[in-house]
Amino acid sequence: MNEPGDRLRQAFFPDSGVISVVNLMRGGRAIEVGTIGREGMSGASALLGVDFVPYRYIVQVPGSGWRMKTADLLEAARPDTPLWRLLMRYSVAFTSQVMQSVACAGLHSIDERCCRWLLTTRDSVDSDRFSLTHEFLALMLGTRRTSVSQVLKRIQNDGLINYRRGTITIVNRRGLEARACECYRSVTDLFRRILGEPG
Amino acid sequence: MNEPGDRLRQAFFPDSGVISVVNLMRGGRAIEVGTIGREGMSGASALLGVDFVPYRYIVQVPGSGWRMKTADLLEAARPDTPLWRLLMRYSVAFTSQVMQSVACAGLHSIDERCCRWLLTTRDSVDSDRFSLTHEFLALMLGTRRTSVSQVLKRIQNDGLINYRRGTITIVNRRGLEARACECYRSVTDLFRRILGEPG
DNA sequence: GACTGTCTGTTCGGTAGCGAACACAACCCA
DNA sequence: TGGGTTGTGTTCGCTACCGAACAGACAGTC
Repeated sequence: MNEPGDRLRQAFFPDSGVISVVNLMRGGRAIEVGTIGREGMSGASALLGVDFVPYRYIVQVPGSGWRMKTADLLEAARPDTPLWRLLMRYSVAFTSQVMQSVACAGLHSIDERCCRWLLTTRDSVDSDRFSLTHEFLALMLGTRRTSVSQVLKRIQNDGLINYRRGTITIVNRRGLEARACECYRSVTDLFRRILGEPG
Repeated sequence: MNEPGDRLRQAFFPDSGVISVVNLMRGGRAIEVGTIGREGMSGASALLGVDFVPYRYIVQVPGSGWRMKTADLLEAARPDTPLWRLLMRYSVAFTSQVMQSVACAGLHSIDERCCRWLLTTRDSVDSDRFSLTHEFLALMLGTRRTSVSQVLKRIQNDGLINYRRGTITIVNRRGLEARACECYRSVTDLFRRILGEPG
């Protein structure tokens, strides 16, 4: 979608898909630093007066959505309009999500983070089944593919998920929540609190 | 300074000191998710329409600064004024810093992150000597005190720093930069690029 | 001076996750 | 039907870091 260093020309509002913001490091390593689902948008920084893209945006789960040119966005969301206010609040929520992810990456096990990621994605696509390879999940978590394989296998053995070649199905959502780190709940609550998302 | 859940009443503009945004997790663990020095401020989210504090703000290095009431800030930085534009750009820069920290926490060694942290703090206080205990640095990095002690010792043996009981002195800044992870440079460059900070 | 609290040093076993290499399995298409 | 591509399983040794416990060293106070 967008590469680091690009000029910011468009904003995206995912509908059914999910966008990941990925940080590419020296040596080819990478890690997801933020997730954008139906509740959000990419390109909000244009409203804050910054017109370039510092990180890579990729499509995590294919789906539909809307896009608009940055210029049109600036036109549509003028300061002190309701839309502007909503998008400003979303920017704060997004930053909070990223802040939580710092702690998550630094303090939590791959097992916990794996469960968190599956739940977050589930909520975004609003379905218990979606496409996902171990390789891709490893990229998101900033870890090795084999670590993900081992973790997913354990989770599957415990009856929480089911996967086969590129597709994953959440079988026991409650169990997954119990196994995920606190970050899943924290971020969900924060978004609700900041955006007033109806329960 | 501010506790999570507090209402946001004041904004702070550090002059010589440094503020840390810390994420407190379940089980008493903690980790720094953002740093605010002379270039920045706390409480910018008030300008974005959010009036509560999701994370803990603590004084990392004591120093002077200015504070103002949220209401006065909203008055002084109305949308589309030069000050507002500057603070908006700072918000984007801050978020980018946090995004970098996700990758840093997830992918880099304590040794590298330690060096990065020392350099960042050095830049904020604009001095090669400042107060710092191993305990505090461990809190910032989200790790154990003994890990920090071991790392600092190695760095000292290599002639890059000097410390004694609560005070640290950077002896070889270049060497420290070479040893730090790429995040130090990335964030410095990003801030310069977004805020146009004069070299 | 002795006392106390804070700060730092060191050790030991344990384990999560890394890096690399290789084998197999499922799906796609010719 | 077979061959190539993409996805998953498994192994091995290795290292960074954790958790816990304890010992010493410095600084302020009475």
